Amino acid sequence: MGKRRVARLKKSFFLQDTVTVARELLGKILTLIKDGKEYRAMIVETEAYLGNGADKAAHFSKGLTNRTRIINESGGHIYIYSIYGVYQCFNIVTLKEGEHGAVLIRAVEPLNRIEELYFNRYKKPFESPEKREIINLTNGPAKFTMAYGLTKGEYYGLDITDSERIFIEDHGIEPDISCSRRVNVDYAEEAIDFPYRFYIEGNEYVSRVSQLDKKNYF
DNA sequence: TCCGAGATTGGCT
DNA sequence: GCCAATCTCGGAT
Repeated sequence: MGKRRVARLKKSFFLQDTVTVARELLGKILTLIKDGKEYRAMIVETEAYLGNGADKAAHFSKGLTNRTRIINESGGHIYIYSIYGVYQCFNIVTLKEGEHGAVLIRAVEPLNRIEELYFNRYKKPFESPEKREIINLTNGPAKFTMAYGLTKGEYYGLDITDSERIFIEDHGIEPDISCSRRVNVDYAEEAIDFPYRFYIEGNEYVSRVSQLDKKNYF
């Protein structure tokens, strides 16, 4: 193996504009330290959400609430919200303190500890798993948080640029990036068509709905 | 194998 | 009442 240049993403990365952060996060390596174990995953699909009324698809476009208050913090803070009672979605705040934006991590490609992710998702042992089950581990925003145990209680409000438990690294990967409309934002009026969803072209962990959406968009 | 419809679920507004 | 999702199941391909 040749020597790789690996650099942890710093605060300045997350202070950039939200669309740039969403694009640049693709191919970066999310690392979690849990119970002394290291979990690594490559980010393969993201969506940008803008604040201050510019983007009606964003939870926080009309201002902040107790749920969304962390959006007001500086880029790099972790925003997790629960939806439909049982699911959680993982976002990273962008821009400097007082400016509002966030990037939703929609899908990742797991790089290690597949067996543990499998148990977290299906609550059954890892015996003769099907290919479909492996892809299904992390190919959606709530699947990803379930597989890695990214709960609101444990991670909400952490700064991903200043945490020993969770951080993102640049391994020099330069993926082939595509964009499309976001999904499930039909209520968002003109923001419905904003091309703020980014994904790695051809990666099998990109959620299926985005591939459908791509056909509609182009 | 793929796709769409329907049920689910509880915090938030 | 709304919702940035997922799962299951049935019918089509």
